[in-house]
Amino acid sequence: MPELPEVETVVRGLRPLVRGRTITGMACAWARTLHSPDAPTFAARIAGQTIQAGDRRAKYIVMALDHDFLVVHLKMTGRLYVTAADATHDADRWLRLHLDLDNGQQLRFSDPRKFGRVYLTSELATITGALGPEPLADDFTLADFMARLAGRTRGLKALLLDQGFIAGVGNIYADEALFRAGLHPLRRADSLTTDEAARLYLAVRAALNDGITHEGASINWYRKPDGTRGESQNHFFVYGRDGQPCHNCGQPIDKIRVAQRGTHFCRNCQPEHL
DNA sequence: CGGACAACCTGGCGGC
DNA sequence: TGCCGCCAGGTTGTCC
Repeated sequence: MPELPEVETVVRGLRPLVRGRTITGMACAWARTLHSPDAPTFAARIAGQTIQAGDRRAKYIVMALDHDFLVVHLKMTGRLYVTAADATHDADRWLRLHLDLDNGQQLRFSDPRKFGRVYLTSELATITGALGPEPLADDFTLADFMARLAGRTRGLKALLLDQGFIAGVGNIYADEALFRAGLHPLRRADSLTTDEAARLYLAVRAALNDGITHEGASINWYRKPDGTRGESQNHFFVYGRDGQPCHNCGQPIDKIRVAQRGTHFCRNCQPEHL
């Protein structure tokens, strides 16, 4: 659900609302939402710190404070939004945490499934250290991508989902990228020709960039910080389209199980030939 | 290295 | 209408 494009959209919406604001208080309604440190330590340490920046690393939202990083992972159903402290919203039904800001507003974290996690750390690398490169970074080149593919025997779908291989791709955009590249989800990574690897490199970036352009995919839970839906789901080639005609060839889209994930592809446009 | 699978959780939906 | 059971998927951890 929230993958790189959704998280990027959240960060872009949040940034102007939180940058420069000083955190004056905190309340946590579901203890496990706080990954670390524990609630008393978290509250004491974050109070008085000013939010200097709001950025994204993979699927993590990273807010630089005076002395720490406030990090949020939305997992499947998390939402972040800024609102007047006395206002209520539909998403408050699943409110797990809120931070009081110095302008009378609150930064709220809502999460029906309680998978989302919030971190406070002075060492960002303890959270993001094992992540692979950002696929949309200017310095992530085709040569880098090919070097990372070399020697990997896994299927392409499993590899794209591996955050240590490339950071930020989830189930939706993995399927979209593989369709755009015309490559089967189970194709062995080390079997790609140079041309195929180049197609995949471009397809991953195109799928993610299109997702950002359409402000993320609101399949069910994801919302932008202002509560509205993204439009990316209206532009999918394969995800969630099982049984419907392929936009390229008209054959019905298939759905199979790969790496324990629902996987959508076109048998005709993404031939197996392993 | 990698594959399989459970765990974490709840709402939504199809089936009966 | 209501109940049951399954499905959704990001990440970690465990086992083979």
